[in-house]
Amino acid sequence: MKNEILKYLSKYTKITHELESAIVNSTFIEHFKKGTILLKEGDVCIECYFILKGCIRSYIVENGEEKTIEFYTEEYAVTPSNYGTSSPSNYYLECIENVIVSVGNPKLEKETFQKYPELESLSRVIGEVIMAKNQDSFAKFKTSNPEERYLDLLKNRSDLIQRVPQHQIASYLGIKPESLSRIRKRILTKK
Amino acid sequence: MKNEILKYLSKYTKITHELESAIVNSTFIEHFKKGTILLKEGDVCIECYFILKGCIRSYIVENGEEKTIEFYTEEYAVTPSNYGTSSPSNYYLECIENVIVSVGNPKLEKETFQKYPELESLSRVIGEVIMAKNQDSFAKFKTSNPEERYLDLLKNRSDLIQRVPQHQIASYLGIKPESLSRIRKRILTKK
DNA sequence: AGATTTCATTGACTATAGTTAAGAAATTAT
DNA sequence: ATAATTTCTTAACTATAGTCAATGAAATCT
Repeated sequence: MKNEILKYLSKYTKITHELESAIVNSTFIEHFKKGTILLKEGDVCIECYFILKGCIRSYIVENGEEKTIEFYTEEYAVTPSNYGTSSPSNYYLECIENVIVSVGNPKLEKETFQKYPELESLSRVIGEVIMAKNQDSFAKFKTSNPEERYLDLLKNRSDLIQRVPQHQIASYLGIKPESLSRIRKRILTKK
Repeated sequence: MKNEILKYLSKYTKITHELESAIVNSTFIEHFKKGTILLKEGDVCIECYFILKGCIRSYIVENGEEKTIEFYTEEYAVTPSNYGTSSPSNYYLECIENVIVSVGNPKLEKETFQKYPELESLSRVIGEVIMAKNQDSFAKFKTSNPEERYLDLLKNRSDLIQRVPQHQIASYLGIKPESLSRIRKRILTKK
């Protein structure tokens, strides 16, 4: 399981044996059951996760309504926006499936980066790549309408449609469940 | 002008004199006139900018229509999503005011980071902070409607309303100019 | 200064999303 | 297995955004 991370990292750079053990020692693996809340709004849970198996959902609660921000699945890194700071989270993290993650924390991370600067460098590079992806998906979201967003999801993350309840998909697309239901119908009749 | 960057960076860590000159030497200042296109869709212009004065807009063109993704103003870092890679940009960067920027490039950056690992570390930390902010604004965008988005803009970046043409604001909010016009009217009559 | 272009507002109309409520289908609990 | 709960769909109605067209205002060009 652990070598999933190494596989992921080695997309970016050659991982020597020394680095390999450094990485393995700076993280540990945990299992969480479906339904587990990893982080609550207002909390300062200082951990980050690399998903090996399963799905984690981030959401906020607004007038008693859950609004899904993101679905993290295999090979996604979940870095809570308060990670490494002492400020409280403004969203929840929930395992919506049984989950296996590799866990990191700032203390271990810091020690590792001091010993292996090339890992900090790698971390920065990967951070930039993820940021670029984030920017792209924000741009795509902004410049499309709900129907287009749903079609895009079907095309690019169709697994989500299978593994996630539809009302959560709806809020992820920024619409109400009833609207998503209608959009799906519309698409069917169009074809 | 140049010490604006130092001021910005020193929010995160103490900048020693040695680092100070390292930073100053790894960037240079440029002026661009209003209307200058810094980056075209498809291009691989490999530079990043820290805005000292003025406003840069990123946008894409879809069926002949410009859709604004972001407005970068003073103290914003513009890191094109293809920065450091060789992949073509999927958006444009345009100076919508006369602009003074501090320019960086990957080559100089790499050299500097090798000499001063603490700068790479700083860069990673700042990157994480920016990423967290990006995530927050994406979340806010997703979970609000056009009127709320406009009110939020009024509250948090009211300077933009003054300095940017309204139809660009509209596309930034993900709506048509006519709709923004109506939203503004609606807000006025509500008050 | 005058002409040209761009921009913002408004109106009429259409399309789509939100709201509320009801019922069916699927899932979960006992 | 049955009951309880949650999820999805549908319908009627409302609110809001998109579209198209026209007009006046503002900015830009020469």
